[in-house]
Amino acid sequence: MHSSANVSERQSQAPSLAISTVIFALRTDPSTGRSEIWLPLVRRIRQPHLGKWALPGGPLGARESLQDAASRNLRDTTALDPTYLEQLYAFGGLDRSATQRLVSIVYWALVRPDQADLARDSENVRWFRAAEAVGLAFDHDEIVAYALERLRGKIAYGSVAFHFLGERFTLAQLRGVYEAVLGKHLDPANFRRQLRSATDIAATDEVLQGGRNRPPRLYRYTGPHSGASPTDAVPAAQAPGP
Amino acid sequence: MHSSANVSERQSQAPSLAISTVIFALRTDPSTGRSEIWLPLVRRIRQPHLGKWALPGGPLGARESLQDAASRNLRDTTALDPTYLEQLYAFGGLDRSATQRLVSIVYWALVRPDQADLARDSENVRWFRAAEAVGLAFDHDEIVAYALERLRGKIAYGSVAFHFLGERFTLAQLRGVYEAVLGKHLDPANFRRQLRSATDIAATDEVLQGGRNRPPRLYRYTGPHSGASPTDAVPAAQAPGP
DNA sequence: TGAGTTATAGTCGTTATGACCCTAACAAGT
DNA sequence: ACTTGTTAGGGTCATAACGACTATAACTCA
Repeated sequence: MHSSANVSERQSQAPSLAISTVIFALRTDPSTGRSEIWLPLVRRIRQPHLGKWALPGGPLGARESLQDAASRNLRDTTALDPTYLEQLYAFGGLDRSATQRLVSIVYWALVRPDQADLARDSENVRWFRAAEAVGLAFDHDEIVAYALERLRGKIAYGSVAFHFLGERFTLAQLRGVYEAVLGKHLDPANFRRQLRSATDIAATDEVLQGGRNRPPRLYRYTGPHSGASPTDAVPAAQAPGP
Repeated sequence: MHSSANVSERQSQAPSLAISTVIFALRTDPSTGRSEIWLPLVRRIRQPHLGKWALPGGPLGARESLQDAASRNLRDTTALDPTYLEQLYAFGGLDRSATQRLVSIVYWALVRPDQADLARDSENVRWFRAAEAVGLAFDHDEIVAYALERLRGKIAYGSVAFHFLGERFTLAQLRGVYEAVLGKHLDPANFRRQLRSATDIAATDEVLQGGRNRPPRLYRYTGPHSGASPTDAVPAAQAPGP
């Protein structure tokens, strides 16, 4: 491992390592009332791909874990803390960047809508609908597409959906998350039946007032609130050793 | 990204990047006739952890993709080509190695038993039962445990199991794979019913002669034979760009 | 010839799932 | 005050999947 290469050789041989993060949040379309998936992108202020939009990211600090670096991406970009953060994939193709050999370990995060509303666009940070995030720098189009695919796969039977919502939520809101992610209509009655039986949610004694219809009951998520869902068994945080 | 750090700073800051591979193969216990999961380990010939057993691995070459590096691990260790190769996880904890900051992108591979029988132990390469692969160097115990967990999760409804077997196989052999991975007994009749309906296997007109019971029919896998199963949608091979 | 073992087919009760219906509870308009 | 529209939340029914189990077929070995 510690080969006998000298400094200049290692300089040219060793691929650069960076951490990027796909940050998903839910926003409600004011006109239709439907939930949609959004994500923040940052404008490239250097070559290559100057001016294009790209995923938040940067080099890995010497004294931070992979997950910490991803959290830092999130804070730097949106000033938010994630409710869900998990490793997505390591991308290391030879031609990812024209200027250097670059390996990116990509994380994906979910943030709550109440937090996401606080995050404002700036000149170099802008939120996009996930479906409209195309034409990005590097291979980020493919990374976003893969992150969406993984999100769809995870929501099916994980506890991921709750991390899109606040602490208390109605079943209609939760169903909106599923519909936004899966892209199809779900029967309200069947949806209710499934959730009431399987997953770890509990009804509170409160209802949501102020709507123009029958006030829906508020529910609360009682399962693990950590980064990774229990269904997919990501190693606890960061494991030590090569 | 291209920070203004000079060469010596980058030398000390940039974490080393390595690729490791967990290689699983099936072997049949001669006494019980049951299938078991084995994997090859290599003996460390340097510090740290000199003399301990470790996963095959090494640095990432400047002109090879992540997947190519994993394939190379496999060839160098076992002289085998994988029938299945997929990225497992990137491990990057701060204290993985005492001597340096090391980030390892770990792949996992499946090889067929007919190939695995060819691979012989040498002084520095030895095959272990997966359950007995403990006390390894670095954090490799945890990596193996996680790979097994992922294997269990994938076999449930993927096409992974077939990659443990040769081109033609009996349903009992296939069931043996599932039982070895899941660690529990499966009803032969129900197992048959499930596979006949859902997955992509086809009966051949041959049977396996030579056993001491009724000769079982041979089946053939007709699905995709590539690295990643279609159910989990890993990005096609390697994607370019940071 | 019979005993033992595995292959393979079928049965039956339970459970999950999708499509559909009905009533409750509210706001807004008449 | 009453009607209407809309969503919340409870239920039914047929179908599909699943686990446990039984039965028969096909082979080897003693």
